[in-house]
Amino acid sequence: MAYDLETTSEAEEMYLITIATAIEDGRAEPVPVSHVARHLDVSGVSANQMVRKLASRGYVDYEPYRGVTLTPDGRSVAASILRRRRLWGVFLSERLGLSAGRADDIACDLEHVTPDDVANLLSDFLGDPMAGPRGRTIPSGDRVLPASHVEPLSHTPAGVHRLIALIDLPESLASFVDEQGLTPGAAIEVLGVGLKGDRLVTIDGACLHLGVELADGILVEAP
Amino acid sequence: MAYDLETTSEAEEMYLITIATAIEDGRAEPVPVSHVARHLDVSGVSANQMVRKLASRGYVDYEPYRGVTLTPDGRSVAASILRRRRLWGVFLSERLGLSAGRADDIACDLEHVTPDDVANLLSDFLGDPMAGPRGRTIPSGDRVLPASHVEPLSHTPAGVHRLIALIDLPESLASFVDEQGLTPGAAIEVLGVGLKGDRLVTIDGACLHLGVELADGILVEAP
DNA sequence: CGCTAAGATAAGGTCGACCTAAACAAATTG
DNA sequence: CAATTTGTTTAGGTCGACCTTATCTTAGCG
Repeated sequence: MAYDLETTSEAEEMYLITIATAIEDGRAEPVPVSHVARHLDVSGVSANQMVRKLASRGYVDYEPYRGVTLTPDGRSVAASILRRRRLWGVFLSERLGLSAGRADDIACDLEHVTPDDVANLLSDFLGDPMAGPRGRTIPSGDRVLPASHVEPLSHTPAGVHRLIALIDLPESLASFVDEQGLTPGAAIEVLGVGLKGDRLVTIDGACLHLGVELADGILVEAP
Repeated sequence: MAYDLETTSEAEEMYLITIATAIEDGRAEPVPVSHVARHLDVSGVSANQMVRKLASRGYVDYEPYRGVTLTPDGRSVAASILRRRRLWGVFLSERLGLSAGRADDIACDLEHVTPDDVANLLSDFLGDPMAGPRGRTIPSGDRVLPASHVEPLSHTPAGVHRLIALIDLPESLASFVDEQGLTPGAAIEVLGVGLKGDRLVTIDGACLHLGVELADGILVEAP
């Protein structure tokens, strides 16, 4: 199986960037394949297949039963795609007036068909913005993933104060969390940590008990 | 075979717009399937298959051994895609500084992932341009294909003066034609029409004899 | 330490968009 | 009008990215 070493398909790119954003979101490496599968809404089997393919192409390191990490090559590809996505996101939201959510959705399609040099011109045109419409950092042209200071709430110790950075949850759970006032920018304090990683937090005086599933999808600023 | 009536795949869209631009370019309807196959660089069999599929979905009328025409539905879809392509073309060339050719290539990918409402916002942003980077008219938001006054040189009678509108030829032939000074905007006179549709033309005093293949790919302004 | 649940793998299937080879029908044209 | 060229159809195949079902293997738990 001799692969075309220079090219990545759209599907491969989607896998690479979900791994990259998981890392960006402060999740421990290696990233579980199940996390990737959930995020891309594909079966575990499919994710496994693809991960093995990416490993064979040198974009990820795959340790069965543990998860995947990006190789330098994989990082570089992911950085480039995330850069394109976020630049388009800025254009669509700032210049065309789309909502951040919509902009992100469309940027997700545009990113796969935008060569690097066009991304650079776009960056120029936009005045080299630093962050995408959702506040995530835009990788610079050097194809290096920016370090982030975000971590899942499920990793945050008790007793500390944090700002919510972003919510990374399926729609059904996200809306609940949103209703509780847990939105990006909100300040919370972690009152307690449960046995299974659940968290007791307070926000605006109110108390909330969040199961691991939820706590894992709530990313907070990690100073 | 119950199809999703609302959606067109990227491949289907490519077929629809090559048929549409053939019509735009003043080619006689119905457009031969072989013309479509050549343009998309696929085999005749594949083009045939797809054309039948498009017919079954109501986007084209297909008369075997004659060719395809767009139905009103097909026209509407094609107009929408061509609008998106040309708007992106204007953005890429005028705002980002890409060459018309490059802009067109990239726009060809962007067009398939741009919803109509985003195209409208883009049009707005660009000041509602009338023409794409290669001079072709941008369909308006009403999903109607603009009429064009262009025809293949192979349809032009002897004795008339014409301006070259655009060249629609595979790379190998295009470069030859270009070397002869046959570029968009150039003025020619048709001196004679050969038996097989070949043309004898004069440009800047020089005389050129163009076979049908060439004459068919040279589009001139038809007043 | 053994068991269960999570994760891995194997096997086989679907779907869309292509392809070639070969047989065949229609149109053009000498 | 018969021959050639052009276009059509059938049959069978490939490839990528998915899927399900079923059988492992391993890690983490009590």
